[in-house]
Order: sequence, then C-alpha cells, then structure tokens
Amino acid sequence: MSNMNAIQHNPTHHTTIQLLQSHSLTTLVQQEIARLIETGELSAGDKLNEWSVAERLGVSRGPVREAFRALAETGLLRMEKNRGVFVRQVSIKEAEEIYEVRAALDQLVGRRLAEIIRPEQLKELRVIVNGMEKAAAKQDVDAYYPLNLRFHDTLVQFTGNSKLLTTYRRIVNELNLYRRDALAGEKGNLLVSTREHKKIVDAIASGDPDRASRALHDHVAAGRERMHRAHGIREPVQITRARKKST
Amino acid sequence: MSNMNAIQHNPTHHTTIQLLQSHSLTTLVQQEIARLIETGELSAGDKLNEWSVAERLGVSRGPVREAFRALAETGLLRMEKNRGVFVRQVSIKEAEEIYEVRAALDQLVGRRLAEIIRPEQLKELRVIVNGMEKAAAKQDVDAYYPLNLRFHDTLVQFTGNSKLLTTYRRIVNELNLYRRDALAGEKGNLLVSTREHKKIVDAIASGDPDRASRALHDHVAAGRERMHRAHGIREPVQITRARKKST
DNA sequence: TCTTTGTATATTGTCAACAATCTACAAAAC
DNA sequence: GTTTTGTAGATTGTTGACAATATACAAAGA
Repeated sequence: MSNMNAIQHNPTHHTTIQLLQSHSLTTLVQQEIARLIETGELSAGDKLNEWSVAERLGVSRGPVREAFRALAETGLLRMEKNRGVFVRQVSIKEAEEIYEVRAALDQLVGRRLAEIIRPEQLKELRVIVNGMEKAAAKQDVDAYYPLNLRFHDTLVQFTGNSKLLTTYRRIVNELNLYRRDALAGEKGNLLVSTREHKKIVDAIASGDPDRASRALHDHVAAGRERMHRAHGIREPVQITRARKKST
Repeated sequence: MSNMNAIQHNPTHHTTIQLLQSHSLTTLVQQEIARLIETGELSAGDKLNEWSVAERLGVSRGPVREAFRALAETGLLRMEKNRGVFVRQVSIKEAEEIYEVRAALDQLVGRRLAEIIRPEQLKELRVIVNGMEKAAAKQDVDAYYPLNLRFHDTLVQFTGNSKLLTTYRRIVNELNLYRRDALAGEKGNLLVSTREHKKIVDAIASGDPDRASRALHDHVAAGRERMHRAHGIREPVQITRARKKST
C-alpha cells in the first residue's frame, strides 16, 4: 500500500485505463447511434437493422442489441418485437407534454441558479450568448442550434444537481427528435430567442429566484409557440402559465 | 378487408396475442427483476449474477444481459464492466437531488390538476386517502407504504401527461431504493403524512393552481425532512423553498 | 508475520449458429 | 381483376461456446 504513490501517474495512461474499464462495445455502439441521431444522420422513423449496424461498426449483433435496449429505454429508439427497432417519432402531442415537463424543470434551474451562481459561471454563460448573437446576426442556424443546446445544458450543469441534469437531458433529447423536422423556417426567430437568453442570464445574475424562474419558463413557453408556428398550428392547448406575484 | 369484422374478437385471445407480441424474454426478465427490487427481495448493493438469474428464470444469459442494460438505464441497476451488475445504492446526497426534482414535478402536477381534475377522480383520490388513514391509525406501515405510492402515482396519471408520468416514475423508483432502508422508524409520521395528503386533495379540489402546487411542494419537502430525521441528520442543504405570494 | 507473486476458478464480454417470426411476392382460386 | 394462399428470403429472438477479465487463495520471499 505504501509505495502505491511511487507509480508515475501519467494522465494519458490514466484516462486510457478508465476508457477501457468503462467502455464496452455496447457502450460504444450506444454512443455512436446516439450521435448519429443527434447529428441528423439518422432521422425519426428510420429503421435500424441489427446486422447492418453490427457490420458497419465491426462488432457482432450481441452488443448492438444491448445498445438498442438501452437507447429504447432513454426514448431515442422504439422496439417492436420481431419487427425491428426504429428511431423514435415524437408527435406534436408528445412534444407538448415534453415542453410542459421541461418548463417545470427549467423553472427549478432558474430558481436554484439565482441563489448559487458564481461570477465566472455568469461569464461563461455570457460567452455562449455572445456566440449565439453572432450566429443570429448571420442567420446561421447551423451555428446557432448547438450553442442553444449548450447554453441550456450548461445552465443545468451549474445547478450541481446531477439527477436534474440526467432527467433534463433525457427530456431534451426526445424534444430534439421532434424539433429537427420543425427547424426549417426558424430564421426569423433567432434574434428573438437570443434576446430571451440574455434576459435569462440577467435574471439569474440579479439573484432573484422568482425572476429567474419566470424568465426560463417564459423562454420555454415561447419556444413551444415557435414550434407551433413552424408547423402552422396556432394554439391547441394552454401550457401552464407563469404566475405573477400578485394575489 | 370487409369480412375482418366477422372474426370473433374473444377478449382473452386478444390479450394473449398482444402479450406474445410485446413480451419478449428480455421484457419478462426486466419486469421480474424490477419487481424483486420493488418488493425488497433484492436490496440496494446486492450483486446480480447473470447465470444465476438466467438459471432461475429458465432462460439463457442473452435476454438477462439485455434486461440488465435496460434496468441500468432506468437507474435501478449499476453496471461495472467485467465486475458485474449491482442493485443501485442511492446516497443521501442523491436522495436530496431526487427530492428537489420531484418537488418541481409535483408542483407541476398540482398546478395542472387544480385546473382539470374531475369529480370522480377526486373521489378516487379520497378513497385512497381513507385507506391511508386507516393504515395510519393502526400504525400499519406495510399497508400504508403502497397506498402512498399509489396516491402519488394516481395524481400524476390524472394529469394526462404521459411524459410527465414516465419521468416521475423513474425518479420515484430511485428514491424508493433509498427509502426502503430509511423506512424503519416511520411510525410516528403516518398520521402527519396522511394529514398532508388530505390537504393536497382539498387544494386540488379548490381549483386554485398555486395552492395545489404549494401543497404538493410542501408535502415533498416534509417527506425529505422525515428522511433526514430517520437518519439522524439535521439539515445539510436548503431545498428550494415554497414561495409565498407576497413580495 | 506480512507482503508479494502466481495460479486456479468464477464471471463477464463477445461471437457465431440455430430457431422463430415477419415480409414480399408469386401462384392459384374466385 | 381481385382476393386468397403458399412459399422463399430476410430479420429478429435465443442459445451455447469461447475469449478476456477479475477474484480468491495458496505458495514463496522478505
């Protein structure tokens, strides 16, 4: 035990060991498929063939099947017995539901961050928002989209609540399955959306939990409306409103 | 197509077909293990041996491994490569985090239900609460516990938001991994808890979203405190407070 | 006695083969 | 021409075998 510390802790070796210890073929396949969905190379409704995927990644069907199970559990894939697995389709009704849950989670995020945010974290957020502003000015949706995701993911990370983070990510992943289709005519909205993000950061910086909570709720609600407009639908169901402080 | 309707739709056959179509061995194994954890026959930290489980259920290791993957994704199991799978241990820190997320979700539940609850649904809730009252009077924790779970699950079901339901269930399942240990000296709390449940139903029945939201938030916060007292810990971190309406 | 090293065993990771099921399409019946 | 039925091919579900890794324990050395 005593001379354990004598071992040279080459950081490269260290991470390599951890990589081998944690990453089985199944995990790798899982990550790869998740990536393909995220980048849009696989889109909603596509059928995944076990043998093809196995062939393409140079593994056998076993790990692929296990990866499918895991991804089905996260909601990215749908499995039909004896028929195959498909990239999940998210209906507008489900998107509604997800937006409602996300609003609740984001309210919690705002409330919490207003209490505990640190200056360097605020700076990091403002850097992201600046990037979004530039992308918005150029109407560059491809640059804007990942920054948007990163902004919100960072917010949740800063809460320090890892359970909240995994819950949030799961939800948002599913939402992206819907949004990818509906992201065509978003151009006009980038500037509006950026303004909302600035407002969120300012609200958090003010240290007022209610204000931050409301800013995030309103942003999610606005995003939901943009989704509807993109699909030419007006306003099916009323999402829970942000409540004012008065009576 | 026309004579399809001539087929006798024997309901028994119908469900049998659906059962065969949806339930693969993997699904069965998954459900069985989930049940074993829920009923406490498997408890946190236990190691699961692939071959033993396969033997016991009369299947091969393949489906068992797939079931493990799925359950690991839901948070019920933890997989360590080349070491095995274990029933997940939930630390008090994680329990804290989960309580915070759950509070946010339950607030949403309350707000929503206050708007849309139907009389027969209120009645159903009151039936459950009555059962809890009887169990509490007899200090019968074994009877009380499942009713408590069912009460909250029913609440979320009544929102009609299926995404909220799956999210909620996932969270609560993990919380139960912790609570099972900490449920020893709960006896004195049953009456208090029952009172809170009544308050929740009344708040929902009043149709006031804020009141219902607050009732559920406070109940979750109180549950969190009971957890702490059961472990002899006072108050580590401040969970987000329910906010009064006044400025 | 304590540590270290090596070996046997058990368990998991991966693969390839077989069985069960579905799909597509052609042949037969109406 | 339309529907039904049957068959061939493809795909998934399941299994058992083998390889890689970890664990437990005994033997050797300090």
